[in-house]
Amino acid sequence: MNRDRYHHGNLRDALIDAALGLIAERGPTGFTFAEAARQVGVSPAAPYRHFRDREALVAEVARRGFDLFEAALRAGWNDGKPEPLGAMIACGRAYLAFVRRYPSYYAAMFGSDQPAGADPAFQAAGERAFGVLKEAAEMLCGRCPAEVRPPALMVALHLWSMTHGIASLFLGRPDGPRRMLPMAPEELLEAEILIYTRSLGLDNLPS
Amino acid sequence: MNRDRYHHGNLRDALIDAALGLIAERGPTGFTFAEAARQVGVSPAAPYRHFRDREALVAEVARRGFDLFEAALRAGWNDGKPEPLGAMIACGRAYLAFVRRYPSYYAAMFGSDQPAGADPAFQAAGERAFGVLKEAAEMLCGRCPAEVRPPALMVALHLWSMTHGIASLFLGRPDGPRRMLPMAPEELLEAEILIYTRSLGLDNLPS
DNA sequence: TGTACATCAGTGAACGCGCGTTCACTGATGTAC
DNA sequence: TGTACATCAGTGAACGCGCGTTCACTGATGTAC
Repeated sequence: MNRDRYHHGNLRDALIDAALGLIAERGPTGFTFAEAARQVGVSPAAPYRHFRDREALVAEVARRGFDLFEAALRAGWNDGKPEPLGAMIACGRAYLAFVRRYPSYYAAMFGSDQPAGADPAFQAAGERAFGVLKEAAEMLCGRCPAEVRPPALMVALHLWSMTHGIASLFLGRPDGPRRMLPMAPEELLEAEILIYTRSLGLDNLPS
Repeated sequence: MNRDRYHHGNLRDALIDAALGLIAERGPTGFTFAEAARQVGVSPAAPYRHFRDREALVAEVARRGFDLFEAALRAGWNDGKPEPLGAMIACGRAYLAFVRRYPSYYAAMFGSDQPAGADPAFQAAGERAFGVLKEAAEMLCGRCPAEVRPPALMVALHLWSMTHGIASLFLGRPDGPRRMLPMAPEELLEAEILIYTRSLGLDNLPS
């Protein structure tokens, strides 16, 4: 890992790391190809050996972000064990924890300017992550008395919107409008999920 | 309204209009002071007579957006008439309608890069808009049996997160991930509010 | 084991561009008398 | 009613900047023989 070499060795990954730092500082649109090269200690032309252009780097960051994201959600959900409602809440907490821990990935994934589906790999990664929520919703709905059971896809979308809403309102930026919050975002989300699922008759069922 | 005059007459408002158009096209970070001046047909130095700098213009757009937003929410809520739950749903629909109708305002208000509270007028405008939701939540909670009644502020935050989540996931960009939606965002939100409030014992009370 | 050579990852200089902002200025407006 | 003048909203040229991208190039790597 000698950095004085002519060949960097792992420029591609180094550029992605630099991009993450810059995105954290300035947002996904403020990120700059030239600055990333500078941080890595390489000429401004070097990145073009590894990425077609600036957009390609950001897209790659987003794609990796979705992979990490899916893994985080899946770990939180943990196949619905030990019981589905608790696992669902853990999944929501994992969502928020991801945003806290990898704000740059999150910004690249949901940030303002990506071409919203230009890259099919990007789209696919997003749907795989959403798949975890759908899986969870399906199990939840399976435990739900038929007379109050909504479509599982709809429940998944509801859970997604709650969590994404809390994340982007209260975790998007450091010290944003946090002051008006009487509780941690995690607790706000947990309460929201509990109230929501209470209507589904899930709170007093055997697991 | 002769545009060949030396004095524009209403350059300030014209610049704000141009900014709205540019923000719609390129997002709040892609918007450019010089381009706005060009569209209005004025020299690049002219905007500095009306705005301290680029940021000041965007902040003003956001401030106006919050004013419009508050008015829209208030009209939807309509003081809880004819009955609170329906009014709450109308308020949520008004939220989504605002995002559809004024995407540029919405982007400036919640977009990526504003300094999150630098401008106190901006912060105040945001809290006034949220005040409508709080008012609605208070009335809803007032009708709610004491044994299931959550704090009104929390309910307001829940409603906000649901609505904001749906808006930013499904209305943020034109033809974003709309394809995976089995229903209109408005219906998704209405169902979400109904399920949520069912737990509060609101669905079978006299108005 | 040694050498020739193809391949590849980097260089560094240069380009055109559009931006935000400043400056001294000038044309129009409207008010005091 | 007319005129002098302060005020104000615009001009246009210029600046420094950093960006994305290209180009011909060169140093290092590793493989075939």
